[in-house]
Amino acid sequence: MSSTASAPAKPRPAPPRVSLLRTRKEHAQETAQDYVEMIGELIATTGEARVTDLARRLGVTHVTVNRTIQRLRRRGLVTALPYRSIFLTDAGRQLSEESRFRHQVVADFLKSLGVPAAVAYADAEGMEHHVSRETLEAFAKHLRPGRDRAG
Amino acid sequence: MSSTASAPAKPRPAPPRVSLLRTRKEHAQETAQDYVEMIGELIATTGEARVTDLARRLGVTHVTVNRTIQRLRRRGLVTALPYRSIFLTDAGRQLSEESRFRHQVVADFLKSLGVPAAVAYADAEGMEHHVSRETLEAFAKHLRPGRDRAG
DNA sequence: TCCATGTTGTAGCAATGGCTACAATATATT
DNA sequence: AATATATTGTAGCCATTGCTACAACATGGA
Repeated sequence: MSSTASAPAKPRPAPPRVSLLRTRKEHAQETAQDYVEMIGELIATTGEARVTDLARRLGVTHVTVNRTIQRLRRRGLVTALPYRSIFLTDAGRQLSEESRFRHQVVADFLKSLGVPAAVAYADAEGMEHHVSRETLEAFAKHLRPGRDRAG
Repeated sequence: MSSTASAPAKPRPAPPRVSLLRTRKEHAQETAQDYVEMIGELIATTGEARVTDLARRLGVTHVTVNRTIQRLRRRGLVTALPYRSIFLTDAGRQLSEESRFRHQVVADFLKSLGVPAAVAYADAEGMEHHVSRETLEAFAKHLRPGRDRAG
């Protein structure tokens, strides 16, 4: 219990730094965000979101997409009927828009630093999930220094 | 539901954007980096890296750490004997230092934007894996702007 | 209508990464 | 030395997320 653990000549420091790694739940949330963001984009762009299109866009097989959609359905983020296209619920649409916003802010910020657009977009895709509110606000402020904050 | 549900003609756009999601291999690489970085830190700080300390730092059980260490061993990043502490191979040490460097640059950059230190460090932990060479260089340049101008 | 083709769904394999429970080993204390 | 405690290892569970192979469905064209 106490930190007087033992070790002959070795101290037992080990300051617990709470989860450097993404937890299970966090990772599931990232996946959900990627999916709903893409679904929203497909609907906005082409009028509908189909399993095959999602698979192409996400770079995975339709099987993986199918299974993930079932999970999102259970989580109340999408509605989907067999052999039909996928729709966002209100919650799904909200998450989709939030993700899209974060993605855009991060990408714009990177571009403002001189990072090429394509690279900025690609990096932002990964980074957006790890950017805290504070950091996102710092990015937004850097983009438009005259304004107060980003909602 | 939506009137545009079934595609009447052939709006099959779907520009393949190659993997928005992290691939399997990429994710394994991130885990490896987190582990070797932490192992390097523990060795530098306390003289050795033990399974239990790693578990505490990473916020997982010793079982998870143990299994991951075996994978890192197979990948040639660490050496480990039963009931003994863990050592980095040359490759592991190199990866550890690279990760630490990236982590530091990202954290310093965020701090330079006014993000509180603790938040900067936490965000950097997740972001470092998604920062391309170009973006990292943009961060570094932002940190020391006079470097390439004076010649 | 029937068939070809494309799309979607299902079955089942593998690897990762989390866990609990328990066994084995190492170390410290008595 | 014996024992108590801490550390490490093993067995086996579950969920996620990738895959291939195959089955079922939908739709357009002959």
